[in-house]
Amino acid sequence: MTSPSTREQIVEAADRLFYEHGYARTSFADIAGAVQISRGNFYYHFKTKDEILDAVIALRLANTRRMLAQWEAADPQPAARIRSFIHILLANRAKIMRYGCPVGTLCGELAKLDHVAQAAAADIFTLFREWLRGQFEQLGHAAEADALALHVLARSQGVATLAAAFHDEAFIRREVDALCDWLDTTLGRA
Amino acid sequence: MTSPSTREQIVEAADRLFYEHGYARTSFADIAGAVQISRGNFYYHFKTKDEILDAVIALRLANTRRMLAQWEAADPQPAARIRSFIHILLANRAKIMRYGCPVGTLCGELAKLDHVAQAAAADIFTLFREWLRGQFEQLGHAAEADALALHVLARSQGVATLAAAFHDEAFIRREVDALCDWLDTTLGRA
DNA sequence: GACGTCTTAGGACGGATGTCCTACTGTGCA
DNA sequence: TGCACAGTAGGACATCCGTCCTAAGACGTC
Repeated sequence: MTSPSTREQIVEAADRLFYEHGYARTSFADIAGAVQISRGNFYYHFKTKDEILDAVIALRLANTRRMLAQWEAADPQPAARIRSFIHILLANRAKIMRYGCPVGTLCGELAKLDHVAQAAAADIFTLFREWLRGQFEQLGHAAEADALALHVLARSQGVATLAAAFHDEAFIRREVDALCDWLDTTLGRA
Repeated sequence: MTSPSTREQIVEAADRLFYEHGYARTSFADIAGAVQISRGNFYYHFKTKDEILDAVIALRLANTRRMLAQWEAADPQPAARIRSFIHILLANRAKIMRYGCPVGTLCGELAKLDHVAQAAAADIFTLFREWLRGQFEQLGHAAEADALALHVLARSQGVATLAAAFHDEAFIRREVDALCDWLDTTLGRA
């Protein structure tokens, strides 16, 4: 068996570097340097760069699932859970203002590279989408649940993109408030 | 003087390739192939790749300015002009569903590359931002004009990002309608 | 026809990258 | 002690990239 420690270190470093510098621009040497490992040693753990990408996407899927489960456990009210999602923008504002949303930017990059893993990356979005849809269904909006879920996702993505372009924290706060207000209005009018 | 024809061909090909495959992944050879020009001949027109990027950004700025001026001339009503902006999402939906928004994805890529031209790319956003702000000011929303402009920009960016991830045209139409409804409501309540 | 200038073609160069091979180290087991 | 094997190190390799140089072509002017 592969030592879990080293392999996990590689995947976590790749996760961070793919986020901060992009997939294409992150080299084996970069990851090896971050983990303090010989570059050639890579081949033992991952045959190709695509395998690392697959592992990174799997890691992000797992982390996302864990986060959603935590929100599910922490608050019994679906509306509060949706607000937890919206507030990622504030919690991660420092990195978002520098690098944008990890999911959105990865999907965008892979789309331009016409990469096989494009669909896998979009699965992270699907995870959020279906979870949000579930919350809206619990709130009695079964018919429009998926559209509402996509709306929340889209608003968040837009905020992340512009926040990265303008490095504007006040803008994030304003849009987070606006999105929460929209949520109250939408749920209140039900 | 440099022949305008060849230089313009290079910049236009680079513009398209940077959009479809990204800046980092587009090589001199790619552009040369698209223009049917010797790779070495590039050096005569552009000393470095960054110079091409600067020219592409300048071209996009000029094209954007022209588009905004056309909307300005075509419709005397600011609200209709803002709707023109929102409807780019529909007009360009085929390319957006494959490659996302040209401005948003370029800014995102340059941010991750820590590229000098990052600010220049963001200027394209600023162009839209200030134009939208002007429209909202004419509509009597001087105090919130900038926030409203950023809101419209952000919503559009979010739609483009998710449309590219899910390749979903119905989603675009739904969100365009929602954004136009929001516009009517916001302006009506003034 | 000769000249000068703008433009182009083709290739050389050093460096970086993804991939792959082979030799070494350490550790658990017979 | 000796063996098997997971893990590591270091570098070879072919390829591609951005950059740069040099020679040749196109074309108007005298």
